[in-house]
Amino acid sequence: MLDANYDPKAIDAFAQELWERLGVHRFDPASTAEVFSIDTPPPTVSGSLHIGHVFSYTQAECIARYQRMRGKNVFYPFGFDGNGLPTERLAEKEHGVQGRSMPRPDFVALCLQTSRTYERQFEALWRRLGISSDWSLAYSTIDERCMRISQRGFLDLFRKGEVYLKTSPTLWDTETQTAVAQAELEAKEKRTLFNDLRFDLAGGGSLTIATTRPELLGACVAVFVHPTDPRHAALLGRRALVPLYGHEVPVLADEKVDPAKGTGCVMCCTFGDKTDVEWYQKHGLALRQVLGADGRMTALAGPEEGLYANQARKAILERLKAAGHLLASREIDHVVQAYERTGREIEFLPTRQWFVKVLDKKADLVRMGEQVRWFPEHMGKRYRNWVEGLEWDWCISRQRFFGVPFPVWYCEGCSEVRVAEDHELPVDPTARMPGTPCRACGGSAWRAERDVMDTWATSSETPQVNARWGDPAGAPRSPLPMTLRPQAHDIIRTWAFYTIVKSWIHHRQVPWRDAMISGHVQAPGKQKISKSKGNAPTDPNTLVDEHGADAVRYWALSATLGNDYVYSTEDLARGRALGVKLWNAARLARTHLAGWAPSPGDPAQPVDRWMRARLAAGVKAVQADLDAYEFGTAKGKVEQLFWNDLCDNYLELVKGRLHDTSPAGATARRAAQAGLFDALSTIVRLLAPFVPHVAEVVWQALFAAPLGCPSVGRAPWPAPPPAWRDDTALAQGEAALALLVAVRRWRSEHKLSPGVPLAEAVLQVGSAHAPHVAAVADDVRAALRVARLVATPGTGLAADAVVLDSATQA
RNA sequence: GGGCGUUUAGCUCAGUUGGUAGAGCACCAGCUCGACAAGCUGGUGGUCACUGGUUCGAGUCCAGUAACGCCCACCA
Repeated sequence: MLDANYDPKAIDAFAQELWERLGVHRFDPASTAEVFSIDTPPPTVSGSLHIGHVFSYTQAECIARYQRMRGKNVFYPFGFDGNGLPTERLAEKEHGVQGRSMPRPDFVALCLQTSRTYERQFEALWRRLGISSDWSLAYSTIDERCMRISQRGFLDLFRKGEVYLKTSPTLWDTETQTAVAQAELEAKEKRTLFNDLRFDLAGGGSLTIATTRPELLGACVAVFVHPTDPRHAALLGRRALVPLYGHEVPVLADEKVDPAKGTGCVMCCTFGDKTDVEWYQKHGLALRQVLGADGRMTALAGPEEGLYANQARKAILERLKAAGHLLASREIDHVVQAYERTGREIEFLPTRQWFVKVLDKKADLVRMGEQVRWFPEHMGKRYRNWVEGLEWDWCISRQRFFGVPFPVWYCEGCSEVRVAEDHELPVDPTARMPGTPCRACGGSAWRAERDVMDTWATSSETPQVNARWGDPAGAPRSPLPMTLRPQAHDIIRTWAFYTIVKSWIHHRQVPWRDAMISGHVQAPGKQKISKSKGNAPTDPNTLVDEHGADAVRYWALSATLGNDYVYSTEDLARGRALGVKLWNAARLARTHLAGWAPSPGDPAQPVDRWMRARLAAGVKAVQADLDAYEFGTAKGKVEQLFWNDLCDNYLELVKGRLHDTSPAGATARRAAQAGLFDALSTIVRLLAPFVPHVAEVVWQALFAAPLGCPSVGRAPWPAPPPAWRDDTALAQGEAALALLVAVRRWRSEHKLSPGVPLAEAVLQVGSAHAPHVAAVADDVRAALRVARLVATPGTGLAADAVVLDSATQA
């Protein structure tokens, strides 16, 4: 293959076919080697494969390749998150249907079909990029195994009393008409009217409240003032009449009122915001619901019944104005909570939901977070920050269709909760009813739970899915805790957090030892990538088409873990150039290694020892970086070792010997061949985690047979023998380079081609280099094409300086 | 308002325990020499955001300031 020109398409295809054929990336359940398991993020099957996926998956993948070469038994599954609302919305969009208005089994089937289609596209791209997953371990969060484990997780929570059913005001999205969790909220800036409304008091007088949500007036159940606000002290104990609606509400005091905001009087509605919910519970207030689950006003709202909240707002302001209760209106910008999936403002509706207890275990969860090793370290603080800011238990029920069902029925007679038995899982409770009567009342009529679980309730069990928790023995599985969780920082509050919650409740331990947190991709100019701005880079498939998998990987691996990184075509070009360079170096090596076999008898020359010393130091440094998940700096060090040390310097220095086929030069030539073999066979392995395709082809051409290792993907990570470490050789090599630079500079200044031979170069060398010149002189002369090299220790020169006095053209 | 991060060459980014600042790209000059012009050689270019402090010595440690970014809080 090396005879052809560098062709990424051919190289990618060759390497990928080989890996597949040899099963290089297989996890071996029978092996006794240490397991390195990776809790791969299952990407949401939402229809778009973008550069951000490529970025963070490649970063984790490079670690998988490295650990495999280190001899670990790498458990690297792939997962897809087909579950949940994103798939529902995609299916609705693609097929022009409404999940709510079609038979549920039909809609679920459509969702499954949709997610399968996209899963195949995802898998094809990951394979093209050389992602070394063991595809036989793949799962989808909606497949039978995940459903079973997800339901098993629920049963475990239920039996441990960690999950409860409660009817209470809940975060609610009116568009998808489901409860949502705190983690799914996002802040949204909004311009709105801040209105002063006059409330008359029973027995005379009035007070003024300020509100942005006048449409909730019908839901007003109290007016609050601050307990120490002297302006309103006289109001306490009085009763106010709600304008337009006429019902009386108490005037109460609470510390949470901000006297400086609005008029210092605030109405409490059920429910306008989180504070209303708190006051409702704390002060035992009445419930008056004017907003329905679909976002329309209820009959209690009066004339606005049937209108959406924003329409009702305008209408009621007109009525208030006409009635003389609207004293003032002014525009303000404020921030509201919205549901991240729809962008719609969140409402608080009293509904019946399943909750997982998290508020009672903040301290434990913080402790779990401290036991995980976060890379970079500061990501652990973001986790802690989120845990400490929790305000709601985790609502896991969704009033949707496509998801893991709750394994739950309710007794029609007494509302007793009946959960499924372990052996029944996975179960769709709507498909069949329990066969035994209710333990509480003896009734035998059951009602199935129709809600499905939050998608995170399933994806938080990925370590258990990978471990096949509770499943019968047989299939390959990873131990718990897993070794590594790679993910991006935006889902620390969801995926990482929920996974830790589950692991703590199920096993009282962390889900993984390490968490590797990647940053985001930015568009050129450090812009946030957004579809609306149209600044998203090219589709990843096109990038692979145009530049090859290794070039795309090279770009992703040029970042620093945890930092955002700008998408850059320069990196892609550089990645491709690296492939070309390796290709050409391999061709050169092939020429000079033809017919050569290792024979320990040939004494290495100083320059050979220098190369090996550089390799020894390089391997150690690269290893340290990769052990800490610092792929970017690791890659930089490998590149330097390859491009500068090997190609620019070592190869140039030994070319003279390599070309000398005379009997007199045979020993020196063989020493150079050995050096070249050691250097390239080491470096190609160091490059393999980063640019695996070209590395594999070079390995096949030069090293697979002599080293008895059929794929670079399973080649042992280089372990330079202690003898390679050689400080003297390092100093000698530096002296050689200093001489090279001095003469090259002279040539450049005299505009002479490096090919033009020189008769003589007279050099003054510093005292650090002086002792080493003789040792390297032959190689330096050959590399520089200088017939005679005269180097004398100069007086007053800096320790490592070299100065060229004169050189003569031959 | 709280937390975290970033700020180093024109651009994108490295700089491990404090010891005279680095890479790639771009730019300038030169080079087709026996792997490679997607290359090679040489070179230009930086008060390391700012202000103080510790130290013989600070890009690096400490305190503060500013700009930018992310997360959280903020619905009266």
